[in-house]
Amino acid sequence: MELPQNYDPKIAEPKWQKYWQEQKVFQFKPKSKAQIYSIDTPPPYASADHLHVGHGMHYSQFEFIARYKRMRGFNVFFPMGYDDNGLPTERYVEKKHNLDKSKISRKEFIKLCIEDTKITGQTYHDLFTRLGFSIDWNLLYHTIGDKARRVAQISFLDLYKKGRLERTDYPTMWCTTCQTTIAQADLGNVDITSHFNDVVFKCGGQDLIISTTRPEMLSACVALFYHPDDARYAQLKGKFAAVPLFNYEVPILSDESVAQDKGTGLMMVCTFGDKDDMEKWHKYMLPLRITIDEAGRMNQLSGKYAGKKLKAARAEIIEELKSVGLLIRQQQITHAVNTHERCGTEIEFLKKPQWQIKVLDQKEELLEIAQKVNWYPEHMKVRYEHWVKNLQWNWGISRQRYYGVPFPVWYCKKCRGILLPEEKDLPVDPREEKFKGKLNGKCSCGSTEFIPEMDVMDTWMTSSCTPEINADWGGKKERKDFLPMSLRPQAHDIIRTWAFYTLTKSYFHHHNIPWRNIMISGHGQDPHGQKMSKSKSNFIVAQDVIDKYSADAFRFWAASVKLGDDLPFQEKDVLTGQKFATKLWNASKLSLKHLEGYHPKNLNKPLEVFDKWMLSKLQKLIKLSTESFDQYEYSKSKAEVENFFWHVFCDYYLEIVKDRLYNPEKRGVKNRQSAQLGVYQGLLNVLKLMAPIMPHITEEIYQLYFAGKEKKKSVHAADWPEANEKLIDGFSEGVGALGVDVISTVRKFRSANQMSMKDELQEIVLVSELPDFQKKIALIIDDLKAVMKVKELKFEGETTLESETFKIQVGIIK
RNA sequence: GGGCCCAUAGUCCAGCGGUUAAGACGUUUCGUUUACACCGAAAAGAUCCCCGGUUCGAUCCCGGGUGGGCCCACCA
Repeated sequence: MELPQNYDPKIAEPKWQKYWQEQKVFQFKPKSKAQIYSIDTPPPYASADHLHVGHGMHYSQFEFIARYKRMRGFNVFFPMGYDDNGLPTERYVEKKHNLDKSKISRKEFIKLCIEDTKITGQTYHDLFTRLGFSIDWNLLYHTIGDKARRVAQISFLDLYKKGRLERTDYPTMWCTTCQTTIAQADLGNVDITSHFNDVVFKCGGQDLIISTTRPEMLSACVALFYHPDDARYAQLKGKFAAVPLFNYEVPILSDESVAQDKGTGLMMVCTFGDKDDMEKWHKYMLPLRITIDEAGRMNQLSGKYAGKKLKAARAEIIEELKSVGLLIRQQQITHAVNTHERCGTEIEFLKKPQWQIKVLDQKEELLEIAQKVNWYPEHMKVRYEHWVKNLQWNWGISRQRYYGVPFPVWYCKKCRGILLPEEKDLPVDPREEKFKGKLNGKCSCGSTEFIPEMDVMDTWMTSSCTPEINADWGGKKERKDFLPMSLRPQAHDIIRTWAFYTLTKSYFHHHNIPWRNIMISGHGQDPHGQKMSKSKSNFIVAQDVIDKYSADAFRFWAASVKLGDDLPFQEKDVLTGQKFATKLWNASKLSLKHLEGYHPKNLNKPLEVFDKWMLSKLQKLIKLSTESFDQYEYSKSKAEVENFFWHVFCDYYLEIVKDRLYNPEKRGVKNRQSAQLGVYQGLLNVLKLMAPIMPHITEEIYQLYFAGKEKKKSVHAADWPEANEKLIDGFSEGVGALGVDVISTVRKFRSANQMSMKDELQEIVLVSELPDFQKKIALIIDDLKAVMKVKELKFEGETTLESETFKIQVGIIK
């Protein structure tokens, strides 16, 4: 058949995307008996206008797997979710509308959040569609949606029942910008230059020097500490020291944890400068002097500094200490401080009642459960282990925010009891609804006056339940036996959050792994290997690249890096993908033209050697590609298929069989059919092997011819190729290699002599020491003569060129 | 300070205990060949980061450096 001259992805890609949806090619079939392959798709934060090429790369990498598994016959469960609850969304909305939560009502704010997440949802839908993602959109969920809220609340109730939850007012990390408690996993850190300030505390007549980076915390000081073995300070035992500027006395105590060589070996403990302060405060039952408020301002305890921001207060306090001679030295230092990763604000510590999930007592179990998951690449597991081993805090899940899943909790005004709803009533919003419960809306103490929990849950509280959301936990359509899922795909930056939290939840809820396999992608970077960010203006929008080239070309680029490795964005690699698609189109034009009326059954003679040569290589390719995909090494498969198609199938095979295809009267009908079989098998299998990476162009060609032969509605619903061991043929590969060597040498000769490839050569004389050389060449002599455009091929005579295996002589017809 | 990953032509990368170290982009030369100039043919371009060790043999394995990326910790 004749194909159109050109392939236009701008028309073809949307066409097939529409076709796939209409034909429900990607639909999960709940009643199917086929084995399920389920993917715990990362729900992107609904907090961006555009996705950059790095996102597109990461998402493409597991999309390859989805398509591969579908062709392998699995009933693929490939959902999409939008993570549109919680702080990331709130921050996005705050920035976009230039507001902060204290200046807007909860209701108005939530309304804005809902509006904006709708827009981003549409943006994502469009992008994923344009990328050719084989998502079953029926499975879409929103983490702010009813289903996800129900699951998060069931999770809460279950954890409560299992004793994994506690509500305490033990000091926690606090972000003064976002004005909420945060968890250890939300921390980032940044190196800052600061000063060690040597400050004088008075003890009797004695000057005690304390080195501190945070003099603004002086008013929060509750004790001084030294090491019990430190002879310099032993005589201070039991004494009190006066806090400079604020003039109140604090006890001087000793503790093993004090480093004698740090600063002056004498330290102050404040409520609270850091985690260490907290521990000493707790251990020695020290008084509480909280001197900052939620917004990071000094409070009344700081006297005249009240109302000042921490940094301003620090500068003023330093000045005043200097002026009264109590600051005797300043030393510049660089040190890392913890920040809230999302906004970059240095963290503080406040004492707030909050819910937390106890994880510190289960480190061993959480390490163990991770062993049962297959990690791809394996070394990413180390990052998880490292994180778990170094955990310092339980997982605080309360956020003093608006837009998130509410806690399913009321508190009894009278007895202070905790009131939880029944599972059947979930999801609930205690801020809006009355408590129902088992006792007709009464507390067990008889009271009917309740206070709702006003906080919302950490966004990870929901997203850590994506397997359960996909399983519709507690819902009418709950998929029993759905867990563990088959695959968790994600990038490496959220191992400590998403992977960790999901494993934790799954262990606590089900004592099981959440998924059998986890594949971890690297990051797409800018062309210079730098992380992409809007502030650095090196942000390359995925949609732009797709518009300029095609989704297939973009995916081709995304498939060019090993799983887990970072990849600089190189536009030329996208262009290479585009060229590959064109080449595939052109090779198909030739191939399909010659497959008209072709039936494999017509052939009742052995295949020609060059056909066997190509088919043998093809079988090996199929094997390798399959093994690679099974190990989530799509890049290896892509590279090998690319190489085979271009350099074996096009550069040699198609050139070799052209003569047989065009001239059956001269070369014989059977020999033409042998070539047809090769072309059919070669092209079909290349299409299939490439289909997961370049779904559109392969579909276009498949539909033009093969769909009718194979009776499948899509190449993506077709069977993945299986290697035929019988076609693996060492002898033919050897003879073919010999032939390729001859062809290549003659091409060199032409090139060296500035000859056109079509100029006919009179004679080539081959001379070789190889055993059976003549016999072997005889098997392919007609193909050789045709492809080399040479009249006579002989085996003796004078030589003018050399290769390792033979010598040839060439004469030219003019 | 600890950990993980990486180091191969100008660039991006593949690979492997013995290879003429693969491919792509770029460069140079040639070629309007009936699938394709988004092409074909050919050429040039690599101390395979450095130093040791194991081995008959190392780019590949081991140890130690150096450089880069990432993660974690330090934060009185």
